[in-house]
Amino acid sequence: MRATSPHSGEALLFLTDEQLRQGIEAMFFAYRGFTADPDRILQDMSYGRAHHRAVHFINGAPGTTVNNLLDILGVTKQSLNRVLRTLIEDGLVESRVGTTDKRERNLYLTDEGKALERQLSDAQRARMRAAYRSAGPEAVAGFKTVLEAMMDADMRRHYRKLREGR
Amino acid sequence: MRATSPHSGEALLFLTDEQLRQGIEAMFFAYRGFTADPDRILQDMSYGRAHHRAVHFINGAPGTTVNNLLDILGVTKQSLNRVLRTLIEDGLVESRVGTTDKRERNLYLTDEGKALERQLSDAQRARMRAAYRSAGPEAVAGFKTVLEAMMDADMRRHYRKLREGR
DNA sequence: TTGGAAAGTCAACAAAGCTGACTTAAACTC
DNA sequence: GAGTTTAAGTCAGCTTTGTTGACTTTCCAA
Repeated sequence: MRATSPHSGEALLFLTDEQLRQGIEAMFFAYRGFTADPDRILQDMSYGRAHHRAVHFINGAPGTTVNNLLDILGVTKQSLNRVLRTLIEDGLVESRVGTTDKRERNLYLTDEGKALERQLSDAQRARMRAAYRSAGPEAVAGFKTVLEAMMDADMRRHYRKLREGR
Repeated sequence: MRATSPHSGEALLFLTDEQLRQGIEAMFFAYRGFTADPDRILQDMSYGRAHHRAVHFINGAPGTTVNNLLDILGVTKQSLNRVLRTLIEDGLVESRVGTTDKRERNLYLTDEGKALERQLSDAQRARMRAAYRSAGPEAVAGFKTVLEAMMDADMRRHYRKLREGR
């Protein structure tokens, strides 16, 4: 039995179950590569992937609030708080009381925080750059199109917003 | 200052740090979507994402050994063993002593295991299919090209081997 | 035939998620 | 101005999934 409907022609060959399965496995293996380099750097320090994510998004949107970060990262307050607390204690992140709304905390990377972010993102970008270069611009465009279509609507909103903000 | 080397023309615009950063964030947000549906199904049962991965790859390569699975999943023996033990106890996976080498265990999904695999992969494929359909075949080709280039060499080997085996 | 290597298992621990209940302070609303 | 809502942060306790190290069984080769 064919995976797609019986009348689907050659034009939809890329939608067969086998093709989809390949895509699933590609995502799995590629994500491992994607995180491998920063993970390696982090394992010597007392930080993990969660710290990387926090540092990444604070760097990309300096002054962001805790609530906004929670929304982007999709974790619970306690989970983020544990990570944020260590980063603040270690002087990588600065938390300033909001100017307009004093309940909020605006988060910034310190110089030390920026140095770590740079180290991690350099490693991650190097792999990304190599992949992009070997695949070529058209493949990269397709790559982004499919990834964007794969996101939940909420995440797509965040993704686009971050893109605009720069 | 330009991100790439000064003499890189328009043809390499897709290699700027900003473009790479977008790709990094796209991977992050998309991976969340990618795992969201199976995760939702699993949270009601007493299983997690690790069980899904084991079931997925046993299904794709019936009779595989524990060692091979360790290599594919990239986790430690104990991490896999815990997962495998519950799956075997619950009758989703069968572990048969190897015929040629009795140190090995060959792993198979039982009918019940196959049913769970089907349920999870149906959900994951549905999202994948929607993303593929909206992006179109050329984008899908580019998507796979970039993902494959992003893998570690070891993982790319596994990826291709699994593809051949079917 | 024995001694090392390989496959698998077990115990104990660490990182990073989660829930739920609670406090504090500021902002909003009526 | 009193009462409610919101943002942030804390505490306690749990789950999943990763880790290392020690152990048994089996195989193979010197």
